[in-house]
Amino acid sequence: MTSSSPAPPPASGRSSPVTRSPWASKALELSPTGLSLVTEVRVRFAPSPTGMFHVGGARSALFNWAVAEQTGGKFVLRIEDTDAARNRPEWTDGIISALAWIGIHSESPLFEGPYFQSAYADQHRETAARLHKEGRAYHCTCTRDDVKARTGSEHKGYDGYCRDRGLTEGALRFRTPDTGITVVEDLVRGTVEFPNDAMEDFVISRADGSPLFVLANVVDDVEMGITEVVRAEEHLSNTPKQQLLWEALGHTPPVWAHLPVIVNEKRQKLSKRRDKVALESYRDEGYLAEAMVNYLMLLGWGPGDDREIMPWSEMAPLFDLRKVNLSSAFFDEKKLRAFNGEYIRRLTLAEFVERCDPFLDPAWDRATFLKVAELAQTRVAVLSEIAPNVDFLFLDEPVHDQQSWEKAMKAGATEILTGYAGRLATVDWTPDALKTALEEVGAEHGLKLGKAQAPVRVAITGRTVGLPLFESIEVLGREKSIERVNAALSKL
RNA sequence: GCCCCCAUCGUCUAGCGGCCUAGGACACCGCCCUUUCAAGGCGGCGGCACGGGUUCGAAUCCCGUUGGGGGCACCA
Repeated sequence: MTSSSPAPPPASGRSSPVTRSPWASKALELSPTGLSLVTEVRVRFAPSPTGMFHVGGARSALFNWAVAEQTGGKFVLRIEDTDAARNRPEWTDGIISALAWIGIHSESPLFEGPYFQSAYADQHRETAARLHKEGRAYHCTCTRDDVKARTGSEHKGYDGYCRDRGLTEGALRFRTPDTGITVVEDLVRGTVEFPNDAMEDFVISRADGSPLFVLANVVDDVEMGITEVVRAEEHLSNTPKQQLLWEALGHTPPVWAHLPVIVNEKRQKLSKRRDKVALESYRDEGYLAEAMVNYLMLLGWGPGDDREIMPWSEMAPLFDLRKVNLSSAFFDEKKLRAFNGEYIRRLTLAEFVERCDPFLDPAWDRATFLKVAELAQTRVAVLSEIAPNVDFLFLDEPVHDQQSWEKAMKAGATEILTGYAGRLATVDWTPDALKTALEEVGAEHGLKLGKAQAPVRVAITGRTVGLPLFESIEVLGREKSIERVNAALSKL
């Protein structure tokens, strides 16, 4: 290997006997100019546009991005839009902005693309034709039912019936070896062997000539000079086929790395039907991108020490595909929440206020919000929780939560409220004085502050839990506060 | 059915043959602080799936069992 930029992680997968560096060897071979001094690692992220950005995709993208960053290589974005049904231009914008949200910016020099798979249709067709011409693929007109009728099973796969029939039309099938094994060297999983006799002659293009995923994917990766394919484990089964294709096309396969899948509480692959998988939904709830990125990086990987909360800038250089976990990882929103709360608390006040802005009603006075922002900062785990904490300051009447009301407005509430209402008119308007006043009222009725504050809190804020009471009253103002206590009294 | 992958507290993980009486984090449970709720501090609960090997020694290596998961389209 040549000596440019950051040294790639040394040699291959955990149990691989290979000692050379696969990174270097690929880079050498794929150098577009054929010059051996260019050693660029090229990874790719290849989502199909579906209208929402999957958190699993986000993690794959992040892992790829980390590889690109630490090798000074390229992160190629390819939109797999061959399926017209799931292809709308705005989906692509959604992907790019979702990537930007997690720190993968298309303006970065490491970023390349987006490329569109649909634009490579000619290459796909040419490649299929070439494979056919070279005898690596053959036409087949069998239907599923034909195959089933011959093999007597739905599970046996294609039987090679058309291999030597010399047909000139129909789908194109790739001729797979009948014996031996296909060995996949995977950075995450080590050496994985697939018996060839279990691999059917798979279809690479339809009867109408359009390419299938397995072909398009490989041709694109070859065209784009991809040196590392880092993707989810669900693609592992497809890998021997793709590897065969790479070899048939005269190229050394890329370095593979299959990440464990992300699962739900039932340990099944996250599905957009059942699970909350859209990155956007987390963003809209008020999860910070930094927290999401941090959390996602920890799904299947860890920096190795006992640290978990770590910014991308520190995490990315430490990332190592060879240390990625092998087993599936549960997407634990509770832990994400905890991380998010942690990140929120680490924000400066000014940053916090700024981040809260989209979650506050535009009509709410920001100067007023600023007065309580610090008190709210330790009380929210996601930004969308900010509104219910401060809304009482801006609404004509607090949002009255029935349960809170019943809980707080019990015996003694009338006396407390009456007594406090009286003092509110003349007390010094400071939290301390407001507190002392309530303590005194409480004492008159044998109640400690903890008990006495409950009805007042509900009267003022509408809820039984919330920001520190006396600061809240202070900010609300004397007139409104008295008004609210009286309003509560009239409802008792 | 076939192929492949996986297996440390409930969860995410550290661990890569002796430092393990298995560490951290989230969750949970106490206590402290306290005007509610948080935050913070302190403490607790809790795990190497099972069975065989290999070895002086195994969470760590090998085999099997069981249990999970992924993939098996003229989808991507």
